[in-house]
Amino acid sequence: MLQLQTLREQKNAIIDALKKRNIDVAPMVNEAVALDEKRRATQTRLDNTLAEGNKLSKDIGALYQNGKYQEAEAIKKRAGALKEDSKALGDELDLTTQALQKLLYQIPNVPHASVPAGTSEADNEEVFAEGAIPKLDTNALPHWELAKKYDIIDLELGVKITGAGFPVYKGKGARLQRALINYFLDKNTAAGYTEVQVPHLVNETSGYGTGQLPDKEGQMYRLEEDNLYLIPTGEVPVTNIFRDEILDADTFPLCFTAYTPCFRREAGSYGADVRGLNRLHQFDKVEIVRVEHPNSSYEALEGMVEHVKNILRDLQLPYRILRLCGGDLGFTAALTYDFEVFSTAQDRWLEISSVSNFETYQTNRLMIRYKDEKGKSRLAHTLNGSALALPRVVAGILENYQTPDGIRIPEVLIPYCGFDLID
RNA sequence: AGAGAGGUGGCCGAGUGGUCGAAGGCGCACGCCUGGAAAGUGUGUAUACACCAAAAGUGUAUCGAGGGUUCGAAUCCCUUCCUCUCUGCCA
Repeated sequence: MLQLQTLREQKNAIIDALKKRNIDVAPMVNEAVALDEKRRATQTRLDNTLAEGNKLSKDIGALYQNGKYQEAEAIKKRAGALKEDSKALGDELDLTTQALQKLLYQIPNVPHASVPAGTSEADNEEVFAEGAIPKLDTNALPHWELAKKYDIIDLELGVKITGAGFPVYKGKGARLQRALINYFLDKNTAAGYTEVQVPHLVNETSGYGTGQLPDKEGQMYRLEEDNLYLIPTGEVPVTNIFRDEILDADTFPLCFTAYTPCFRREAGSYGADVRGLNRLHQFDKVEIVRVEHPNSSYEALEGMVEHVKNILRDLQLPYRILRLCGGDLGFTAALTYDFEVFSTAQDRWLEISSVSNFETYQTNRLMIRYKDEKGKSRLAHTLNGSALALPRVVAGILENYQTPDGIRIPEVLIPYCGFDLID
């Protein structure tokens, strides 16, 4: 969430900048500032009341020790009255703070200056493209047909076991998945990211920390009995590693990578978008996460983009990079680059990675701070990206690498797969 | 899952109703001492919020979390989470 101090000091600039998201936050921001004023005033009154009460209590203690019981009793009455007051003020403070908090949860991050205006994905700005789009046979198949033809991914079997969107990978299909995970982790660790294995279930606090709650409440699977959530992305457990930490400024950058399955309810999705591997309830992803000094976070973002580019070059997949427009930008992000692979058989682009800088939006909730030169605590910046999400990479490989003899395996993956053709 | 013990500052650890944000130690920072280091020695060393233009300073809250009793709670009561030991179960 946004920082209150910034909201107070740069109210109009924030309202203006958020217009890029095609929303008018002026009413919310004004209310937040008003609530904050009320909160501070109430806090001051409460503190003063408590201070007086504390002083009286000390006096009572002293009087008792000196045997002046009658005087003590008289003061007790006054202290009792003060207690009533502080209770009322405390309740008021709680209500105000909660209302303010709720409001702040509803205001999205301020888009970076470079974020283009726009209302939908059609307005995203292509900033880079690379890789030749292969010329396929006229009877080239989409990946879901290929998956069936070579019996490597079984969607119906997943329906039997669980439901739609939970595929079963078989034989070389399963091996390809494992190869990709290992390859991605190797690439990421070689680039300086430390590999971590994290829980796939998180508690409510973690969900709030990275911003999935309350914004995406309905998109996560929840275990009612234990009040835990299945992670929608590795970002949640990995970023929460640093929740409530004050870091030394010289420990930056902190770079982590993790493979996790991801679970998404995808309520509201339908149509051609969800065919085959295009959209699943469970999928695998290797994530990269960075905690950065504010001065270097945008440099880090560019570095992450370069890193993902390298992976796609290795895989020799045609891809493009989009700078998301205000209308398509995620709730918590300040700037996001999406990577899309061209799916030749479907004749469409598939999102396979999303690399974002969240600036202090997450760390303000997570309380991830560092000490600056003056010894003051400041919020760090967080960034993350997929490197990479598996299903659509698999879709891209199956479709773009298909030949009449079978599906070729990208050169870099052959050592990981142990075969060079799916036939 | 059952029985018992326990959760105190960066770490260890004292504290069972009043002057306790919390003894003592370790660690860390700065200084003295030293040719240099060790030892020794002195000072400092939590976080959040509020007041203040800001610094200094002051106030409030925080002893796992939440609630209660009391003029006053680290200390008493309730709820809850977690850790350890034993038993059970299991990969």
